Amino acid sequence: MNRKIGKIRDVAKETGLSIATISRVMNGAKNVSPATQERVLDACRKLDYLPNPAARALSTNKSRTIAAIIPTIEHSVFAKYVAAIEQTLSERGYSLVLAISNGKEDLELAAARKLLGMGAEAFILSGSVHSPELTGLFARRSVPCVYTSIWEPHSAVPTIGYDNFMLASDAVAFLANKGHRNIAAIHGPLNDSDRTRARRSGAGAAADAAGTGGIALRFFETSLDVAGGKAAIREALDVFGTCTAALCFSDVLALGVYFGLSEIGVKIPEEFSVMGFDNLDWSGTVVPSLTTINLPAREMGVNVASQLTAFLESGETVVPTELAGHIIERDSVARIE
Amino acid sequence: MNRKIGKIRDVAKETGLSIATISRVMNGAKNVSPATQERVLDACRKLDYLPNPAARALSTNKSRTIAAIIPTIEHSVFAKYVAAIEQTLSERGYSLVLAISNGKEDLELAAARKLLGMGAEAFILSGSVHSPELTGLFARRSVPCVYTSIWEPHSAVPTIGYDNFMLASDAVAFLANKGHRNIAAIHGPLNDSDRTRARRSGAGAAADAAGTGGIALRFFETSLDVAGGKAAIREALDVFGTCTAALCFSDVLALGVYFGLSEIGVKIPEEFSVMGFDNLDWSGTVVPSLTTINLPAREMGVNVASQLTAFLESGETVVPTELAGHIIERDSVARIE
DNA sequence: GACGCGGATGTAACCGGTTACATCGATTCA
DNA sequence: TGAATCGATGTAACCGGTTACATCCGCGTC
Repeated sequence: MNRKIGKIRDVAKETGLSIATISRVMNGAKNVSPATQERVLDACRKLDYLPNPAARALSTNKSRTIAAIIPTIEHSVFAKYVAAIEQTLSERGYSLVLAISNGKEDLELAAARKLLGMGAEAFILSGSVHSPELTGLFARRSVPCVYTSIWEPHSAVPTIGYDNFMLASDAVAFLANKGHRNIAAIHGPLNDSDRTRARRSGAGAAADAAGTGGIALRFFETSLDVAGGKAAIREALDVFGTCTAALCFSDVLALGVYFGLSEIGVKIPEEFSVMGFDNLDWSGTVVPSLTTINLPAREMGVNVASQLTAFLESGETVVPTELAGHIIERDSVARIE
Repeated sequence: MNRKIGKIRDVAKETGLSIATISRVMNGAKNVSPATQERVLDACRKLDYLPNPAARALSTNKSRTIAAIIPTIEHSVFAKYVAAIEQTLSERGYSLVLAISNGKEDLELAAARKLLGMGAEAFILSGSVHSPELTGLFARRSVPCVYTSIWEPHSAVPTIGYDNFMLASDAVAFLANKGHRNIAAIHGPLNDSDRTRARRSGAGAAADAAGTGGIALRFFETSLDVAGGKAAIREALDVFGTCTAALCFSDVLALGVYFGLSEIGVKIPEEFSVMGFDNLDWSGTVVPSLTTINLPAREMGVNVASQLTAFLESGETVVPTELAGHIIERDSVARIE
C-alpha cells in the first residue's frame, strides 16, 4: 500500500472532522456548512486526496463505468461513433471501457465477461446478433444493455440506430431513379454483421419492388477495407459487365472502387457511378465527391451515452430510438437514360 | 442491491466451505484439493457467481485497468494503435479505459483526473508535452506512465515509439535523393502535437544538411484530415510553384493531396511526387500506391501494453524502446533529374 | 506413542469509502 | 421555561472480497 496517498481518515484527522463529513463534502451533500466545506476542500488539496474508487464502488455498488464492445475501430464509422460516446460519457462523469470483438461472437462473450468482472455497469453492443450466453448473462444480472447501429423497434433489448434495411432500399431506389438498372452491391463479410445482412435485404427488396423492367442487382462480398473495394469492383466488372453503378455498403469500399476504376481508366461518374454508405469525414472531399448515405454516427454515440447515463442515474428507461440517415447527393452518381 | 447475483458467502454456504477457500479457488491458489476446487467451480456456475470487482480491487489495491489518453481516434494511425493496445491488454486480463483529449492539455488533465478517480493503474499518453499538473499528479501518486509515439531516450518518463525527427529527416533525404529540390511539407496543427514539431525539425535539418545546391523546404500547416491535405496542396502550388514533391506528415493528408491534384489534372508521380507518413492500411491500395513511412503502430501498442502489464504484475521496470519506422517505397514518388 | 511436518481449510481483520441513525446545540413556539 | 424542530456533525455498521494466521488432520519417524 502506497503511504503517500491520502485516505479519507487522513483528511478527517487533518480537519478535525469525522469521515462522514468528509464523505459528504466529497459527494456534494447539501447539509454541510459552507465553512466546513471550505476547510475540507482545502485539506483535500493539501493532502492530494482523491477518494478511492474501489471503496466507493463497493459501498455504492456503482462504478460509473460503461462498456462498449465494437466490431472494429479501424477505418469506418466506428471511430467517429466511439469518439462521440467517450465525449458524452466523459461530460457526465462516466468512463468508457472499450473492447473490440472483430465481429466474433465468442470474443464478444469473453470481452463481456471480462468487462462485467471489471465493474462495467452497462453495455453498448453493435447489432442485434449475439451469443445466447451473452444475452443470458446480461438478463440474469439485469445489466442494462443497448444494441446500436441498427433499428429494430420490437427487439427485446432497446435499439438505438438507423434502419439499415430502409436505407439500403432507398439507395437502390435512388440509383434506379437515376436510370441505373444493373447495379453491383459491394459489401463486407456477411457473417460478421447483421447490419450488412439488413442492408443486403433492403437493397434486394427495392430491386424486387422495381418489378417489370426491373433492376438486376448482384452482390459482391469482400473484405471491409479499401483493398476489398478495389478487388470487388474488378470482379464486378468482370462477371457483371453490364452494371453501370456500384452501391458500396461503406465509404471505405467506395474509396477502393474509386481507385479500382482509376486504375483501369474508367471515369466516375461519366462512365460509372459509385455510391457509398457512412458519409465519413472525407467523402465530400474525394474527387468526384461521393454520393453517400449519411449515418448519424456522432448523434448515435451521444444518444446512447446520454440515455444510458440517465438510466443509471435516475432510472429513466432507455427508449428505442431511430436516428435518421439520409442520402447526400454529390457528384459520383450520374443520371443515365 | 441486486439480490439475484451471488456473493462469495453464498457460494460458501452452498458448498459448505469457508469464504477463504472460495476466494482461493477464484484466484487459482495452489493449495486447494482438486475435489474441493471442482465443487466450488460447480457452485459458482450454478449460482452464476462472479467476484465483485470493486471488493476485489479494494482489498488488493489493483483494478486491472489501464488508461490511454489519445489525441484523436478518428482517421490516422491512432485507431490501429488503440486496437493493438486493447487486444494485448485483453489477452493479459486487463481492461482499457479510453479518453480522448483532442490534443488539448486541459482536457488531458481533466481526463487523467477522472480516470485516476476511476481506478486506472497506469497511463499511456501520447507525445511528451503535458501539463505540469499532470506530471505532478502522476509523480506524487507514483502512477506508472509511458509516453508513446515518440522516442526521447533521455525523457524522465519512459518513451516507447519512433524517432519522428529522424524519420522526417530520412524522408526529406529520400526525396532529395530522387532529385527533388523544392519540397512542400504538409502537416497538421502544430501546437497540438510535439510529434508534428519533431517531424518538422527533422525535415528542416535534412534540408539544411543538403547544403550547397540545397533544398528549398516550405511548410504548410493545415487541418489533419483529407480536406486539409487537399487545401494545402492547392496553397502550396499557389505560393511555391516550383515545388515538385509534397511530403505529408500523415497518409490522410496525402490522400487529400491525391484528390487535390486529381482535381486540377496533375498526374502523380509523372508531374508531381507525393510522400506520406503512417502507412495506413489503404496506402498500398490507392492509385498510384503511396510511398510512405511505415510507423509501427500495432507493434507500439503491443509493446506498451505488454511492458505496462509486466510492470504491474511483477515490477519489471518498463524500458524505453525505440521502434523502427522505415520508408516504404511505392509508386507515388518519381525520380527527377 | 509423542513429535514434527505439511497440506487443506477456517477465522477474522482489513481494504476505504457510504450512509442510516444518533447526537447535540440553537432556534422557535406554546 | 420546556418541548419540538432543524441543521450540522459524529458513530458505527456495512459493502464483498483477500489474506495472515490459526487450526486440524493424517502420516512418517524415532
